Amino acid sequence: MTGRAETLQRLAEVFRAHGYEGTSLALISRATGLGKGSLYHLFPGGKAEMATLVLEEIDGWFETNLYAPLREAKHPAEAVSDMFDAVEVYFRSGRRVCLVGVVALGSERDRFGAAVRSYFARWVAALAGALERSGRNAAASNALAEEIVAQIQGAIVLARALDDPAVFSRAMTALRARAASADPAMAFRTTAVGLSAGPLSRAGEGQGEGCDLSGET
Amino acid sequence: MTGRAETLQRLAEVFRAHGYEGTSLALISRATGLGKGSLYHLFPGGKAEMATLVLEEIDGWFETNLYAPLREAKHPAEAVSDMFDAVEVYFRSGRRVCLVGVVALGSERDRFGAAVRSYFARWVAALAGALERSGRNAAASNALAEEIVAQIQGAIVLARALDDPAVFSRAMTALRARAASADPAMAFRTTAVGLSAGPLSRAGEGQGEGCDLSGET
DNA sequence: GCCAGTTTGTACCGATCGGTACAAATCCTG
DNA sequence: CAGGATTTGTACCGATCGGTACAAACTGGC
Repeated sequence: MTGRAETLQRLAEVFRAHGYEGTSLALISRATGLGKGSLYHLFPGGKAEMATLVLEEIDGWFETNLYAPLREAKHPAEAVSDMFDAVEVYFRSGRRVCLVGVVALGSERDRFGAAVRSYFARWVAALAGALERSGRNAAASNALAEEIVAQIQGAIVLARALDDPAVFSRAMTALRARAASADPAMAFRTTAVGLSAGPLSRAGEGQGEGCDLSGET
Repeated sequence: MTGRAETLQRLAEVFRAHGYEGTSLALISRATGLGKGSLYHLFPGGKAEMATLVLEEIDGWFETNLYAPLREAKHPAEAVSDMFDAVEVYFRSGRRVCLVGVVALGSERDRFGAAVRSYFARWVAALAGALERSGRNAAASNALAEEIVAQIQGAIVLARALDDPAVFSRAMTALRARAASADPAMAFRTTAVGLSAGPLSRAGEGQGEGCDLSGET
């Protein structure tokens, strides 16, 4: 049984917690409850294939839950706000690390370079598009989108470094305000910042919600 | 000969390139030209001691070259601008990774947690102080300082992910503008953004400037 | 030139690394 | 229940891990 899908989520959590180099097969075996035999049966390519598939799954999740809504939303300003909701839930207010960002910082960036680049390029592009359709000019939209994505990544680093999830939440609130400012359609949202009931408010599930096993017990 | 000081710089570059877990003694030996005998003579505590000392050295460099000037500057607005110059040089426009940030993201955060927290907390505090003394109220200064430090970290991630140093430079320019806005003393600087000849314009040397050996050759 | 003290290279340690082989256990299909 | 295919556990592989032991190679003072 134990399909590849569930295993991939456990795998993602282990890679997040220990990085690519730091994730050993023993750790994976412990976290998934699968022996080496099963692991190599599911992933004949070994650790590299596991990491590739994990990155693909994450990419797919962001594509359907963040990028596509940003691109196709009838109300782009709301889509941007929903994105912040989704990001806050997904990264658990900075307690959960962005695996793609971690890979980008490490030496394994070369191996997974294409996937990493695509993930971030599409995020920035989708967000810039939404910002543009909500009233900004192209240049400003692109610049702001780049800033927002970078700030999200940096907020994860800072929140973890200071061991204070509030840092992440504060950063998201500030970003939300910046994205909404000079954007008449969003004026009402800057006063009521709480989670809206948009289509993204449940984002985060399907990625191993609540499973905290990081390999050691 | 080969004092600890020079060795520490090589070590820092190796740790930056491969992370703590990914840095093996073989890699260190190759990068420093020192055998295990010499390494354990210089650093009896092994890899952990090396990493600790590297982090201390980085911390010290930031303390004297960034934090202290921010705290003690007679013209705080200029000190903030100088900080951006120093950051851009030090991180080589995002080509060089922030080791402290990398550690914060990895599982080794627990081992070096105190050092990591102190590094970022003092950065934010020093910057917030300078912003406050240049005309902002305390709350706004603290919030902006947090945003700036996070944005710097995120810009490194994004620039590396997209393999485009311009992303980092753009982010620094944008941050400079935000730090200067609503700050009359800095108005003249927002038009002339080029490197000023402040006391920090040469920052970055003394940290292994130009030595690009990342362990493999 | 000699000798104490330091610095270095190298062989070696047990543990663990990622990966393979393969037989036992399990599962569907008839 | 039989029989073939799939799934699993486990023993094992060579390589490398971080770390130790220790003797040879240096070094400066006399």
